[in-house]
Amino acid sequence: MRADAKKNYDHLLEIGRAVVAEQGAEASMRDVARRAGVGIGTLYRHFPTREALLEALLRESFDQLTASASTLEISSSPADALTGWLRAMIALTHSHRGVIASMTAAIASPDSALHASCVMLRASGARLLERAQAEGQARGDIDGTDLLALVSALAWLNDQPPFAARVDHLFDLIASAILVRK
Amino acid sequence: MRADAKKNYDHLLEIGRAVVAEQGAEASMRDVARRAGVGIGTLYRHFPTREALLEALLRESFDQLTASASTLEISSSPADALTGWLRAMIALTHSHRGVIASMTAAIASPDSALHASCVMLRASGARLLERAQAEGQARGDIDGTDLLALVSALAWLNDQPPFAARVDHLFDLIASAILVRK
DNA sequence: ACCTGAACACCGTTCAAGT
DNA sequence: ACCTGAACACCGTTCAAGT
Repeated sequence: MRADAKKNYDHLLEIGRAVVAEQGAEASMRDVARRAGVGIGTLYRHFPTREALLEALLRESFDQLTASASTLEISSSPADALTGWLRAMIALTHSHRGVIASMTAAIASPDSALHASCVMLRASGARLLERAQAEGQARGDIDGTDLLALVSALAWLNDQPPFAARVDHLFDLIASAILVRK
Repeated sequence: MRADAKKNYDHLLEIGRAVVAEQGAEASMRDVARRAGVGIGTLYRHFPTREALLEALLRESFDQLTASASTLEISSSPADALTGWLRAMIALTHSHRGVIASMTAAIASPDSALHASCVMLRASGARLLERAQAEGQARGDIDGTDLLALVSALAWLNDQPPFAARVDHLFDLIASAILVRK
């Protein structure tokens, strides 16, 4: 990548992060380009789709979340590892309002720039779930997709002002439905 | 209302129903006016906001849902009444893709045309919940807003293609978390 | 009273022309 | 190789002018 291109790329990513933090995942692409001081075409050259920008924005967080699944698997009980990871998922999406809808859509769209990351996250969660199931700590009739659905639903509630304050409570309700009473 | 106005109103409602059925609650207002064969201003005269159109569209269904809460309260056990009503809520929103987000927002916006209906629905659900709680059939640490949040989350999942097929299963999981083991 | 649609201020996305 | 921004095809919403 040419030096000027790299500079634009980095700057667009930085501005994109700020704009998404302010306006959410449906932020105006035009606004990102405008505030970065580049032509709209430059934005599209570096990030051909909104999902490509979101993916670049969340790359690091996705990797951290995947890494934390491995750490939790070693350091915590199956039940604690699972709930800890679910909480981390919700925290990540909450700091990027609206991104959960893009992530959900990406699961069904192999061509989405977010597809691979979301499939990886589902696999991380599934791994923790299966471990808890193997130890008899989680109910056996759900799979990784069910788990992703439940955490996505909580993430969505977290983005709805009337419900956001109750997500901690509802998290406990759902977590205790997943985990088998000891 | 003048006869020509009434005709436009009824026709817009009919076309609006069809367009929302096809494109969901975020359907193009312009498209509704276009397909109804009236000027865009006529649409806005009869339905000043998107929520006003949705409210008119759903009026009958909302009333049926409220009525069914009363019926269930008399005819069924507290637990069956509650789950039956929750299923009806999900079915209603599922036949109007995307409307759950508008309804959720309306709860926090007293000026929304959907506000009163959503508050009524929450009250209907709360009534069935409180009855189940009084009989010891539902856990006591949730209220009408929690219940609305849970059913809204399921309704949202029902609109997400990767998860729609699992909503019945997840409904059972959440219902059994609300209901106290007999 | 009611209807119309031009007008305004936005979008997302593409692509010919420039450097 | 990369950048630019006009151009296209849309939006939601308002409001002066017509019937």
